[in-house]
Amino acid sequence: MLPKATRTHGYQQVASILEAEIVSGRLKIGELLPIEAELAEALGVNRSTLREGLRALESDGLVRRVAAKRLQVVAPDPARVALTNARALGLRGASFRDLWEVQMQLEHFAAHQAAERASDEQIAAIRASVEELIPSLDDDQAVVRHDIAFHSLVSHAAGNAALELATAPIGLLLFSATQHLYQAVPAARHRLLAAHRAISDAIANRDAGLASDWMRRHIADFRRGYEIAGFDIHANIELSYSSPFGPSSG
Amino acid sequence: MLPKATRTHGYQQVASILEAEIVSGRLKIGELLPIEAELAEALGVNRSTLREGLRALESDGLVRRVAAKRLQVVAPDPARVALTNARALGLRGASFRDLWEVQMQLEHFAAHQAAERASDEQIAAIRASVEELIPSLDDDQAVVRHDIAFHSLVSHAAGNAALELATAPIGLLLFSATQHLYQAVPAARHRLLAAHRAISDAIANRDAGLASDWMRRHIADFRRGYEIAGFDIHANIELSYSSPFGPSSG
DNA sequence: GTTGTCATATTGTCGGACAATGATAGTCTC
DNA sequence: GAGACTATCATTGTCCGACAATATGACAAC
Repeated sequence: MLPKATRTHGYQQVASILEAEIVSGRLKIGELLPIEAELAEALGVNRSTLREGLRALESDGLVRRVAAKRLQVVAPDPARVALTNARALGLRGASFRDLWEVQMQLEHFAAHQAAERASDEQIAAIRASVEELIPSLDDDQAVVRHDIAFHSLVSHAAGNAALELATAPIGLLLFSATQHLYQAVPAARHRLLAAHRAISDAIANRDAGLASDWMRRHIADFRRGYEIAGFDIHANIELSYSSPFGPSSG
Repeated sequence: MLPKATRTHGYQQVASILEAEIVSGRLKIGELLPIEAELAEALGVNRSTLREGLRALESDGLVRRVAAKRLQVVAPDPARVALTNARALGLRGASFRDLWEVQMQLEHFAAHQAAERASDEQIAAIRASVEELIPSLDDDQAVVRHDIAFHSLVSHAAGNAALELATAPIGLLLFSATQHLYQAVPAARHRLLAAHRAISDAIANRDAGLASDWMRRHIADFRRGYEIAGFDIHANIELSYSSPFGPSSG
């Protein structure tokens, strides 16, 4: 019974080593990596092998190509992470009920914290988001986009990275699953607008309790709409696919 | 303002295409991918380029090497995803307070749901986890490992994939941050054992309210211990590093 | 000082090669 | 005929060398 020699390949070691360097802080965020030829020599592997390892890091969002073709160490972009998580949830067969339950636990808290902590710019962004919805209230796609953006802004305004990371993929999945809800339930879009406006106002007025209450009702109402539209609460939710590779401009 | 010509490279297209195939379900979970030579030819790229794309997919947890050296489509392993998220949270500077706040919202709910939905096997596993802790209560590392495992088991028993995904990275970070807490606060380990036992019993008795209450107190107590130990609630939490590449036996 | 041109550096991609190793078929023994 | 053993094959992981495309920086022209 030898130690089972977990066959760990070169490219895995490359990724593992660089990842450890980044997580441990020896490679700092923003730092530029050496050119591939140097890195390969330093790690004692061929450039091809090195590149395979780099692809893994890039996919994890730990490095990215930057202007001068060089690789830069970066902190994972929340939007990317959210997309990855949403995909994972979709593939693991999360149901509307699963997602909604978690959302019910988190969103009202996000609204509460946003009311207490949001900066003036963040409040302005939230208000602007609501205002922008009004002219395109008839466009289902636009409503969904706004819905995702609004809740994302509120979570962000709560000033809690963990909260933001937890809510983002759920919002992404849940709201994109409502693309065809607004035809079945015409009143939904107006109720959504009213709720978002109320939440927005409460946050702007620093009324955490009111913001929290409105959000709670809003999420509860969201589920009712989903059920009224005749969708199955227990069916798996699939991520309706939107362009996976943004320029990642964060 | 021209369309910004997003230079998308070959290996990115490879990853993107295969990812879309998997997410859309055209490539089903468990299916084996063709050999690299065939895939490369089918996609019109060199094997080197293909492999770089595959590394990205592998890193995303969408495929893995399986027995016959072949690549198999898999649903992302929750443990892997949790580790990725924990790393992202650490690098984005999440504080103990951030993590704790979210945990406070989710863990009591997890206990509640576990009491209602856990299978007999899951209840047995939770009980066993608590029992196993007793003989090694003096070993700080073992306490931390148990702590992570226990909360993970409870979340899993709640039968909600989204809840599990949201809580796992937070537990990973929070509990691994307590490695040096038990020396500063000797009573902590006994309070932890008592709480876990009470939660375990409540779940076994299907008493959702009691399980939820105990968990709430347990998490609140956890924070008190952290503060009493003199740790800074607002300091960034770093992921103490543990072997990133498990055999991923899930 | 701005613009255009050139040399240089670096990446992305290709093709080929080979050792290691797991899978497979075929052979031998009973 | 069943099972153990062996030789063959297929496939991956890794290396090497090469080249076009392109961004950078230096330099010349205006």
